[in-house]
Amino acid sequence: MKIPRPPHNWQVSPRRAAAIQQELARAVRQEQPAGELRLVAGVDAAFVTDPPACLAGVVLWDSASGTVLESHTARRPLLFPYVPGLLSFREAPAIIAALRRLRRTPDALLVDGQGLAHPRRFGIACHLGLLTGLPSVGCAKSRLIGSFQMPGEKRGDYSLLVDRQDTIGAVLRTRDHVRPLFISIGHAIDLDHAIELTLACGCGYRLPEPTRLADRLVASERSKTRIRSTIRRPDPA
DNA sequence: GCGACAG
DNA sequence: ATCTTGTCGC
Repeated sequence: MKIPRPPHNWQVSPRRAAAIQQELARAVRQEQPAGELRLVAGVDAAFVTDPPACLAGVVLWDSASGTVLESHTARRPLLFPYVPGLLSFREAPAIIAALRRLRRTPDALLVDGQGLAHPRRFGIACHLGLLTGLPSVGCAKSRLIGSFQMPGEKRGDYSLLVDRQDTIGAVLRTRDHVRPLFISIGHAIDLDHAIELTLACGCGYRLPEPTRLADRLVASERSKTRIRSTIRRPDPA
């Protein structure tokens, strides 16, 4: 799919990165999706050392048939440190490279991380949704900010994630008796639809299928990369 | 000043 | 995220 070049540089200081988020956050739209969100692209990233790089993976999932349409990975040098709140500057470059390899354009993006549930209301799900122009949802495995009461124990039960005066997301139980997920809108969607989409992509696991498969994809890709550097190659000397 | 802190 | 074996619970 076509993705225009970002309106900013990825290689910036943490201070500048936060300023960029504050500016871009104004463009985020919270709205009802136009049509059916059938083709869902799940994205995730893994890391390798020497040299430090980010491995990104994307799995295009057809929620109607429950099948995988495409799978792609991309590798990019790691140029930004992990700073809570600035995750996109570390992972987005590789994820966007992987998304560009898609032959078809997704109806929505499911991201491993926060969306609006962020200190500046601009988590990686918002960043990716805005850059691609696609509806996006943040599905994080743990909390970054916000307070909440633990939701019920059944799949589908949820409570609201709140920060001060705003509702920034939902704490959603995707499986009975299993730790809930932190759902928040990324871009061009509303919380109700974000929750609905997450549950619609559920296939019996805590993580929705697109994200879960993207996670497995980068994990296997990472193991391949590791073996080469672990195996003893014959010494030329 | 003391914690909290997506992946 | 990543380093790591067995183990408790649904």
